[in-house]
Amino acid sequence: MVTLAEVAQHAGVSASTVSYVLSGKRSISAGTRQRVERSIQELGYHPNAGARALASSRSNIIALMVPLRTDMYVPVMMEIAIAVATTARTHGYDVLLLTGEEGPDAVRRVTGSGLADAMILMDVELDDERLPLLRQSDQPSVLIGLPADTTGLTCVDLDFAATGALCAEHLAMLGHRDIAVIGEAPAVYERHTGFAERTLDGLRARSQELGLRVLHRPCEGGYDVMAVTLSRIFDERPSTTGFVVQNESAVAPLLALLRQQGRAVPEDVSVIAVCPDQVATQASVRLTSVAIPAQEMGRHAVEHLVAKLDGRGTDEVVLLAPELTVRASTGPVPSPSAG
Amino acid sequence: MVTLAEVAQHAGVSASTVSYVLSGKRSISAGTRQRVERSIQELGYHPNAGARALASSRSNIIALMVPLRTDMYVPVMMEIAIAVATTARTHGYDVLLLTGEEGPDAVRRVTGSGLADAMILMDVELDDERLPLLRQSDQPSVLIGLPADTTGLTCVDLDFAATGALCAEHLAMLGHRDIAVIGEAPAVYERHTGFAERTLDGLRARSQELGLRVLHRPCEGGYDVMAVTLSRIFDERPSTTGFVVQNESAVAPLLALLRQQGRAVPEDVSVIAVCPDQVATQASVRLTSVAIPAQEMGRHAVEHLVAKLDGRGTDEVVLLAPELTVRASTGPVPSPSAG
DNA sequence: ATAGTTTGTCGAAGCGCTTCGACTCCGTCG
DNA sequence: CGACGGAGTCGAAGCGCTTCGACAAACTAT
Repeated sequence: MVTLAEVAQHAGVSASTVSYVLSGKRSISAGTRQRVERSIQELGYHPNAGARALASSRSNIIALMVPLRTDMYVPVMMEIAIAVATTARTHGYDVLLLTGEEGPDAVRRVTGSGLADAMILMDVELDDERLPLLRQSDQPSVLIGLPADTTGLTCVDLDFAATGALCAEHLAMLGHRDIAVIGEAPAVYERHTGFAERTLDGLRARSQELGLRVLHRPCEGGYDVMAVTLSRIFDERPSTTGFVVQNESAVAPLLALLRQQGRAVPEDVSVIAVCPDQVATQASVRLTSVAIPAQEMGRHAVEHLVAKLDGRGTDEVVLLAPELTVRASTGPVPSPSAG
Repeated sequence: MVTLAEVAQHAGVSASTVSYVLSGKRSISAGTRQRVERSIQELGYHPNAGARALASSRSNIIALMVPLRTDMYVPVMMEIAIAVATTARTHGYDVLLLTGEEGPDAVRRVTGSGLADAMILMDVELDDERLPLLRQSDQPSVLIGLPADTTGLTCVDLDFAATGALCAEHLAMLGHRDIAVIGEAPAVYERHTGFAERTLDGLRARSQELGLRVLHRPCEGGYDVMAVTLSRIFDERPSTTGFVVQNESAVAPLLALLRQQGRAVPEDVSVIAVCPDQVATQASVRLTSVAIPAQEMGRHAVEHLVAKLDGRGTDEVVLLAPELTVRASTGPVPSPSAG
């Protein structure tokens, strides 16, 4: 293993000079710099991460805590994780992958050991037990998600309330009056991750303003469960003509069941999904949808963190504006004669 | 930040004694151990990762290189990644998340800097350019996947050839004679990741022995593409009664299209999927499937790596035996009278 | 020309930990 | 009873890097 000292000797300079060439923290003459850089090349030198971390108290690692559960939005999680890793690299950071399993202990461990310089937390619950630790730690962190109390925290998330409102507006504009929300699995609501409730709140508030009637049904993924849910919805309110689906794994079943019942999309009923674009475009009907900006959230989180680490950052809550893309699953409400 | 020295002082012992309490590498009297452990508790001591890495030349980090592409099997990738992280923790290791983006450079960087003690590579191509580096490095590594030349490498993967064979056997046993394989997207074959070809090879070989005729069609996910693919298959060979699907995002479209064409599953056609159980059970028909043992692969990879790091490991190729679960999507070939 | 500033380089002091050899104290064996 | 070995502890020497202060040389401003 090649060390700094060997590079220094090979280039005929002192170790500190090599270090300064590497870090650029002091000016170095062009000649010296070139000699050092050549030596680094020739010897195939790579700075030792541990030594660097010890001497500088900076590991150049960002910890990313992903949920252990894989009961929802897996592709979104993955996309965020990859965006985080990619963005981090462009800023010279690596990413440490932590699972939610360890819970608050992971936060303590990472903060205490200096393993990472900063943390990104996904799947944040409304009253997450990791938050007190983050607040009292001097380590920068960013949450992807929105807890109940955001004081002293930085958060990035899609504006789910606005997402819900947007869906209501689109359906209202098309003349729908009775709509149903196919929500996440009950477990998601019980866990109080917040985003599902926020969507619903936003949708309900706007619906009231616009005179829409809303039926909300949590729903696990899968065909059978969806079948039961759907028939209950039509039993209870046969006049339902609009659906908002916030559960990837309910999308395909819903469309299949509607077709099976002879309800055409978008002629008889309209469907909006809150899901990644890929799901929206690969469904049997190209779905009008609000995309979940996974990449943007991951990128944003890292960049905020890097800014903080450079002493530039501030605590703030960033809610990304939702965008509704109209595709082929929504249309004007059917005229009564056609019903 | 609390240091070893402070713990030592607090406990009234030397620094080295504390170190030995922590590592267990030398015997310590029960009394001393307890005093040290109490001090650690009281002071809230966490060993500094950098210092540890520097002094011991061990980072206790395993690097995991995941594919950047998210065009296939995302949930499987995620499940593997989580299994890796979870298993690594039980052995005292953390996981560094690398994306395929950097390619071979990432291998050099990580190996050279001592950032990680070992590597796990996913999405290995048949003739992967990272392999020479791994062979010449003295760092242990495990591949999840199977390259063309495995000399000097350790690999873990599902036995996809056996998977293909298993599917053929099941369909043959039920009396099917003409079967079609809905493969991965063409890009997957062009990339030569191997698993798709291996499945096909295994299936073809066994099919020949059993007298099955096989039609293979690569297919991107999505409804529209699937519709075209399916109609071509039935045009070309109307007698097709069995399907093997190796593409998660083709499963739902295939089932929907079959139903739409009035072909009942499993009465008219049988469908086997190679996919995670969750996909198989959430489809409109509970699918007979061969599961992809994502967790097991991740766990296995880590455990092999840990064994190597402890000087116990060997280079070997582990192909996990596929298991076919019969559900409701396969049945006896329809009698000619019913056709 | 002289003082003051900037530029480029070096030496040395750690960063917090592991680990090796040395030492002491006991119990044990011949 | 002295030599021996194991158990338990300590001191000190690094691991490879960053960074601070010092210093010489080369400018700039008066």
